[in-house]
Amino acid sequence: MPVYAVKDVIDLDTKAPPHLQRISILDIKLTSDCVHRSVKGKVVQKGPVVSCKQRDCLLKAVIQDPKKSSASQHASINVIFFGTLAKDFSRSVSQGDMVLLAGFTISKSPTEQTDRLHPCHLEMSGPDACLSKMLYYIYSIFLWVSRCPLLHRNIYVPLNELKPRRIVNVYGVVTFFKQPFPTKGTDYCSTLKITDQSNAKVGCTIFSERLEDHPKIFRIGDVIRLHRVKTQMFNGSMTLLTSLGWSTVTFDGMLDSPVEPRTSSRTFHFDEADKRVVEALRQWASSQSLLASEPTVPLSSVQPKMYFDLTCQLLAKACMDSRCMLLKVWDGTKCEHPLINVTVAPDALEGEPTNSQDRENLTANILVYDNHVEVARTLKPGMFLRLYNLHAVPQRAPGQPHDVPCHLGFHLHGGTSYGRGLCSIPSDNPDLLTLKRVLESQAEKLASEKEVNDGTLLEVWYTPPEAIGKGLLTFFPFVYSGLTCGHTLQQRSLAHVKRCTPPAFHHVCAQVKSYKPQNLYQCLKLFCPQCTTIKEVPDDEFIAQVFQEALRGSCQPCSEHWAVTSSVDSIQLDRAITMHVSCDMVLENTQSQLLFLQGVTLDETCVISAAHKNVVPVRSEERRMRLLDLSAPFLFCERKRYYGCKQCSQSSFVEPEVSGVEVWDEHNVAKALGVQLMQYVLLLKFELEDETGTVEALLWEDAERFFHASSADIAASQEMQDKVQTIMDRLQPPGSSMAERPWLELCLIAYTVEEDGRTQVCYQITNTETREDLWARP
DNA sequence: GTTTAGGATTAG
Repeated sequence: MPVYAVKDVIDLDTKAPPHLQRISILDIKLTSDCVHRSVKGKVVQKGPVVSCKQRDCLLKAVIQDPKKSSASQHASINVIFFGTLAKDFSRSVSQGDMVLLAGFTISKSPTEQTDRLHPCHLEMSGPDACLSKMLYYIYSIFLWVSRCPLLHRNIYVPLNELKPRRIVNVYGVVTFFKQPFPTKGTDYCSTLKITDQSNAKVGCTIFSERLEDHPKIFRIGDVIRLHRVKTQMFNGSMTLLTSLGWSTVTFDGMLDSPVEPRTSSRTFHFDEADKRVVEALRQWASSQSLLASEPTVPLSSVQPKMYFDLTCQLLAKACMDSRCMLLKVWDGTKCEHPLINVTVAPDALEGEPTNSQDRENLTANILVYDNHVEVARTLKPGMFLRLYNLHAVPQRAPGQPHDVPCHLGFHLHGGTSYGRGLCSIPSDNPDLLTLKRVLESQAEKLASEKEVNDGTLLEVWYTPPEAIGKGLLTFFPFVYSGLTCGHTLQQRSLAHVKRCTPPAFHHVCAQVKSYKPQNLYQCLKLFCPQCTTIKEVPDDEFIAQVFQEALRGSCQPCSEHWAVTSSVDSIQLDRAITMHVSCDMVLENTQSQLLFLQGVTLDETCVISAAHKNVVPVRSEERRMRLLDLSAPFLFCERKRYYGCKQCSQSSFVEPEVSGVEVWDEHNVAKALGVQLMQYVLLLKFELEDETGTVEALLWEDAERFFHASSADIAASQEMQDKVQTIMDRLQPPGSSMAERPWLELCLIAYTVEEDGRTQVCYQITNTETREDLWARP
């Protein structure tokens, strides 16, 4: 589809491929170069699609230079669209739209004398017509359309100047808020109150059926921007209500934190002027002491019967009944009062057992009721949470003597009074800095007290993304050389397997009692074959942060003698987007080129790499090209992402060695860049059972064979992830009793691992494949 | 052109 619609006219400048150079309509001449050029203009005339013999059909339109009045003679130019492009244009574009064209050719206008327009006209042919003539680099898109061609700065109304029944844009500091809650209608509702330098307080009601469109407010003092909201008097006070086309962005309210817009929208506009408004509101809010010094109360200060806000990390959760969910959390501080422990069956608990935290009185058991269960269900162990208006309830077991100190339990009651609710907090939130530091030191303390049989490997399951890069988790090389399995061994009981001295192969027949991680996306890891480091695959939020950091420190386009560089400055984004291609590759087929992109966000990289094979995001350091921090993928290849090992890759960027490479894949890109490629691996831990006992066995090195799928494909494809889930659901049907589960024939290898001078016996499932009939959904 | 909500404790 060569027509690409954007929401805002700004996007015509920011979303266009970086290599396109803008040419003004006035500057167009017959001799102008039209390769890698784009033209922007407003559609002032749009004709019908008419059939023509040579090219099936055509459509004629006139576009006008956005900056020049129609009085200027050559500011308007005829554009002829041919074939499917004519039909697409007719369907997608209206008179008055602003468009950006690329991939056109320039000819002499035969109608110059009669229509008195530009002496040239532009011809646009679809890719089917003249693919060979076109040099489209990243996008195979020719036309960008903006349906809201009003190019004016947004006007923000001070809160004391609001008049009823208007559509307005406002900025404010949040003084009260509720997390979105379901209404009796079709939407969720967010209720908040905001204020600004005028000191007027205005209530806002936000309706949207999409939770992700609601403002991301985490604490009082956050700054919010609302676009296209409706003013309305209610009970004698001014209120704001969402209206058609409304949008919102929020910012942290702390004086020194970076001005990062929080939004689910991919196409919002934010510039220097906005940044200044946010900073002014922060300054004012701090002078008014609108931000309470600490947004939440640590567990160590909680007293019985208190209502308070808590910031914490989720350790584990369990469903109690349809209206109640248990969250086991900690914030690393020790409560003065003993905490109750709610025990549930281990297989009902999602997340790791909290035994070591329980022992130290660090685990808070929170019962979440009624309307809050919906949000609680979406939470994953490892996430950071904030709970609002949590109730510390002293609980005494029936019959317990009164001199026993009471235990504290925590209830998040139903309803939304006083802002009662909960939400997950992105791990880069500035309020989490202290919490993370405390948790880290507590985790170290607990780990040092841990016993051998606690299973060191399990530490990797729920490592939050930010732990990556600090403490890398390492597997020790396995010792089982010189053994082979020809599947001729006699089947043995699990008790027999446990009695044998490793290394040894065994054939067993067993059922799956449980497996970890229960969330299969967590079983994908990154593995360095060089140093055997294993780490989590970071989430998008974390990767986007790495890109943002690179943007902050990387203003000058880098200049490398080996690369051809083209750059576009975006005033709106306040940055330049730059593309580099190796001189040796510039004339090659664009699909096989290695493309270096600088000044792009993660989202932009994803859009570009969707249509391009090898995209390497880079930054500049004193005009020299550098890779981004290797916590982020170093290579984007269509939907696949590849990571490098921080320990084993060259620390400084080298000129890529491109000669002699026929086809670029992740292996030779990594090699050319001096990066040690990390492999995607699958890592699962099974608890196997037969009549004689249980054995914990890893599925790792032969996991791809087991699932008949490559880890890299699983990482890039939802379909493949579903396939793995299907197989697991067949091996251990959800909610099934042991009697209902299938028996599996497995080959196990027993081996020893040396760790801290201690020898541990481990088991791995090997040489085993699932049958093809397990792949399809039952 | 807009039903919902329009702050103001659950009661486990």
